[in-house]
Amino acid sequence: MEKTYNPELIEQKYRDLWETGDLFSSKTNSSSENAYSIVLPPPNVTGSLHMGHAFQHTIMDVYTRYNRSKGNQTLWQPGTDHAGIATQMVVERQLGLENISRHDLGRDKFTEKVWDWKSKSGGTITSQMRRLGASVDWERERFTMDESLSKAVRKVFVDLYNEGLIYRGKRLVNWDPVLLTAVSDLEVISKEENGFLWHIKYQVVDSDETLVVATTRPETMLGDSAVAVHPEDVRYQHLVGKCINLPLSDRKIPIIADDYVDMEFGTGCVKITPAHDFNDYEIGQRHNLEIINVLTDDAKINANAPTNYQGLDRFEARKVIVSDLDKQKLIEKIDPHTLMVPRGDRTNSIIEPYMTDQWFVKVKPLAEPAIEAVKNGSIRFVPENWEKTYFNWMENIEDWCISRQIWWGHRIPAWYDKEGNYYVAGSIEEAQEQAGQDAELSQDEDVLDTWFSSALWPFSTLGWPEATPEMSRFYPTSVLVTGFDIIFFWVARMIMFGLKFANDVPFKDIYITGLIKDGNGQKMSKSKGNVLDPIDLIDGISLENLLEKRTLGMMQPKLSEKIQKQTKKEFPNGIPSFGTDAIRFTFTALASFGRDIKFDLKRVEGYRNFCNKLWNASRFVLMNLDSKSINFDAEISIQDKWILSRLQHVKIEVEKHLVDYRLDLMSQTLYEFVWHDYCDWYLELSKPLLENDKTKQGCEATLLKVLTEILVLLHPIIPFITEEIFEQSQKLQSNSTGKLISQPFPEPNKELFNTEAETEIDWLKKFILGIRKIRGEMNISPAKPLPCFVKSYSTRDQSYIDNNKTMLFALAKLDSVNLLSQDDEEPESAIVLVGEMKILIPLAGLIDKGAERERLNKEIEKLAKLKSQFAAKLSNEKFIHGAPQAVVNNEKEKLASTENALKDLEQQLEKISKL
RNA sequence: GGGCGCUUAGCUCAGUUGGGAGAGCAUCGCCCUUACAAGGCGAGGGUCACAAGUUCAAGUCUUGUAGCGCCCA
Repeated sequence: MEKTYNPELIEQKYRDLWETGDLFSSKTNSSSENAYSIVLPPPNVTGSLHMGHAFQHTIMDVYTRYNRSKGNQTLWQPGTDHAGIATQMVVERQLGLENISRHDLGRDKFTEKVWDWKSKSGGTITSQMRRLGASVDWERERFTMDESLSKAVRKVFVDLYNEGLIYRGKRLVNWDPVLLTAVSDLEVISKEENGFLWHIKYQVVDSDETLVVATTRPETMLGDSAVAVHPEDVRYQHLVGKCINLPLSDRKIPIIADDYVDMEFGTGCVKITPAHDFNDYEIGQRHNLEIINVLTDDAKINANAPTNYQGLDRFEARKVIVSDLDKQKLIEKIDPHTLMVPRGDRTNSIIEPYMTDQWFVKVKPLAEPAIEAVKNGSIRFVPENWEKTYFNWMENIEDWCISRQIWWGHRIPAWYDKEGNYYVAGSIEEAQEQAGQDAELSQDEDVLDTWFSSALWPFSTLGWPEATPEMSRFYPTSVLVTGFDIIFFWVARMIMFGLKFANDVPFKDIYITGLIKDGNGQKMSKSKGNVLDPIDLIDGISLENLLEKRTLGMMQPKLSEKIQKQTKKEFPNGIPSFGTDAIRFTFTALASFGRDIKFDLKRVEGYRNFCNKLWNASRFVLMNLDSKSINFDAEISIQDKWILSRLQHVKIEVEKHLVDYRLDLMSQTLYEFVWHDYCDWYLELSKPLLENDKTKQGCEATLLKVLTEILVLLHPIIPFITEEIFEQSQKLQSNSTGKLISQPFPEPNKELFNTEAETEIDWLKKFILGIRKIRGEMNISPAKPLPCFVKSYSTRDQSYIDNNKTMLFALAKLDSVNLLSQDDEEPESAIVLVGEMKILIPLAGLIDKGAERERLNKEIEKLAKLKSQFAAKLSNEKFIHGAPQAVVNNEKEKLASTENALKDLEQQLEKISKL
C-alpha cells in the first residue's frame, strides 16, 4: 500500500467498477424477505449539485448501502425533475444569444429545442452524483416528462377532474408579469424592503368629512371597490354604510365594516382592492364587492382604469397617480415604511396578485386522509416536531393552482370546442368522443405546475398506473429524506396523491434534514458569494478559480469586490482537495437533528485525517500479515478478546443509531472505535502479541477480522477507501474476489462479549495512562525506559501484572515491574493509583521533587473537591431516605474510594516534602 | 399577530427513562518511538443564557425573562 492515502485514483476506479458490475442494481437480493426503497427527491434537471444535495444524497446512500448489505432488496430510485420555468428560461436564454425568441420558433419547435438541450446538458447533476458515489439504480433513472410518467400525470388529472376535485375558475393567483405566468407560493420570495406609506384623503359623499387611507401601492386605488373600517372603531362607526368619492376615478364606493381591519395600523381605514390583494379579495367575497382588475398581463394599467392612466407601467402609474393626487391636495402625508415585497425567484420582478382563469385542485378532501396518516402513525416525521408544521399547514390548506402559462411541461389534458366548452380526457381521441366527432377541438395552452408531476414521483417512477412488480415490491417506500423547505410543496402533496391513487402512504418515515449554511451561519447563495461546490471540496480549487466562480456574471462591481475580499480572507490558499470520502464522512458527522448546519472546512480536514488514519492502520495490518496464512481458529489472547468484545458493542450501537436516524452518532461511534480503540490501543498491543509465537496467530486473525468488519461498517459512509482497502486485504486470501459493497453487514456475535477481557484491559489502560501521565507532566522522554514498583496490590492486580508485563514494557516503556509487599520500603517515587494499587516510579535523578509535589497537590485538590461533593450528598438525610438504595450505595462507594485515594496521595506528599 | 426552535469549553456541536459535564477543532508542553507529523504522548479550559418552581437530586422536567433564528399571516 502507498504510504499516504490518495483518494483521487481510488475513487475513479470504483465509480466505474461498481456501476459496470451492476452492483447498484435493485435486482440484487431479489429473493430476500424484505425490500427497502428510497426515492431520490428529483433534482431540477437544469441544476447542479449543491451542498444540500450532497448532504442528503450522502444520507440516502448510507441507508441504501446499509440495507443492501443487510441483504434486503434495495432500490434507490434516481431521476430528475423537468423544472418547467427554470428549464424554459435556460433554453430561452440560449436562443436569445442567437436573437431568437420562443415565439419565433413556435411551441412545437421550441419544445424540441428543450428536449435537445436536455439530452446534451441535462446530465450535470447525475454525473456529479456519480462523483459522490451515490449508489442509485441508474438503470431505473426516470425523468418527470418521460412518457410513462406523463401517462400517470394525465390519469391523475382526469380522475381528479371526474371526481370534481379539479376545477377551472377565475381566482387570484401569484402572477409574474415578466414570465407572464402564474407561479407557486414556493417561487415567490417575500422580503422586507424600504418603501412608503402614502396617506390619501378620500372625500365622504354628501359630507365635509374625509377619510384618510394608508397604502403602500397607490396605483391599485384605481381598482378600489370599498373602504373598510373596524366595526368597533368609534371614530368611523357613523360613516359605515355611506360612500366615498374615489379620487381620479369618478366612482363612488361604499364604506364597510370588517374586523379584518387593524385599528392601530395607519389611520384605521383600509382601501379594499379585491382584484389585486389576497386579503382584499376575501373581504370582497364577504361583502359582495365588485372585482375591478386594473392591470394587464404585463402589469400595465388596463382599460378598466381612467384613460389617462391606461398603458402606463404599474410603477410609472404610481408616480403619475401620486403626483395627480398631490395636485388635488389629496395626499395627507408620505411616511417611509418597510413592507414585505413578493418577488419571483427567477425574474426578481415584483409578483402581482392577479385575476386569471386557472385550473385548481380542491385540496381539502385530499388533505383529510393525509392528516390522518400522520396522526395515526402510518407516516412518521423524524424529528417528530415537524409534524406540527405539517398539521398547521394542512389544516389551513387552500386550493392549489396547478396551471402555468408556459410551454415546457405536461400540457393540460383539456380540449375546447368553438363554443368554449371543454372536455377533460386522457387523449384527444377520448375528448373527441365526448365532444362529438364534428366538434373542432383545440388543447388547453397551459401546462401543469411541475410539483404536480413530482407529487406522483414515489409511484409514477415504479410504473404506476400499471400494476408492476416494482410497485408491489417497493411501494410504500421506506423513507423520504428531504429538507423542511419543501414539506408543503412536495411532501404533503405526495402524501395526498399517494393515498388517493396508490392506496397507501408513499413513505413510512420522513427524515427532515437540517439546512447547510456557511461557516458564519449564513445561507449559501450566489448573491452572497458564499457558495461552496461539493465538487470543489473533493477535487480542491485554487483561489483564482474560486474567485472567478463566485463573481462570474456578477452585475454589481461593488458586490463583486466585497465577495472577492471575503473569499480571499476565508480561503487565502483556495481549497485543498479532500476526496469524496472525507466529504461524505463530514456530512454524516454533521447529520444531527439541528435545523441549521454550519459547514466548517476544519471538520472536513479532520475526517480526511481519519481516512488517512484508517489507511495507515490497514497498511500496518496488511504489512504484518503479508504472505502469511491466517488461521482463524487460532487461540486468542485477552487483548484479542477485548477488541472483539468492543467491536460487538460498536455493531449494536451503529445499528441503533441507523434506526434512530442519528448518523452523527453513528459516525462518531465508528470514529472513536477505529481511532481510539483499534488504532491507539489494539494496534499497539498487537505489536508485542505478534512477536510472541504463542499469541501471534490469534492476533493476526483478530487484526484482520476486526479490520474487515470495520470496513463493512464504515463502507456506507466512506465507500471508496473501504472498498480499496478491502480489495488489498482480499489479496491475502487468494480465494476471494468479492467486492466490499456486496459483503453482508456484520451481525453482533453475543459469544464474543467478554466482560472479563474488558475489565482487564481497562485496568491495563489505567496502568499505562498513569505512567504516561507522570512522563508527560515530568517531561521525561518517551524513549527513556523506566523502572516501576507496585504496592498494595490485590491478587487480581498481581495476575493482571503477570499477564500483561510485555504490554506494560511496550506501551509504557517500562524496563521492570517489581512487586513490593506492605512492609517493603518504598523508594522515593512519583505515584499514581489504579484502584487501591499504588504505582511508583522512583524519582532517582529523573524527577524533580518540586514538580512531583505540585502534581500531587493538583491531584489532591481535585479529589478533595469530589470528596466534599459526595460527603455533602451523603450527609443529607433526605437523600439517604429519598434516593433509591442503589444510588446511595453507589455514592458511598465513590466516597470511600475517593477518601482512600486522597489518603494515599496525602501520605505521599508528606513523604516527599520531608526529603 | 400565530406557530416552531435555539442559547453547554475560544470555535462547531453531542449530551434519549433526572443520579459524579463530553467530542472534534483551536491552545499549551514533550516527541520525526519502523502503520500514520494528515501523526504519537500528555495538559489546561465550562455558576450548561438568566430567574423561580417540582424533586433527596435538574444541562435534562415546569413556568417566566432576555437575546438570536426560522416558518406563516
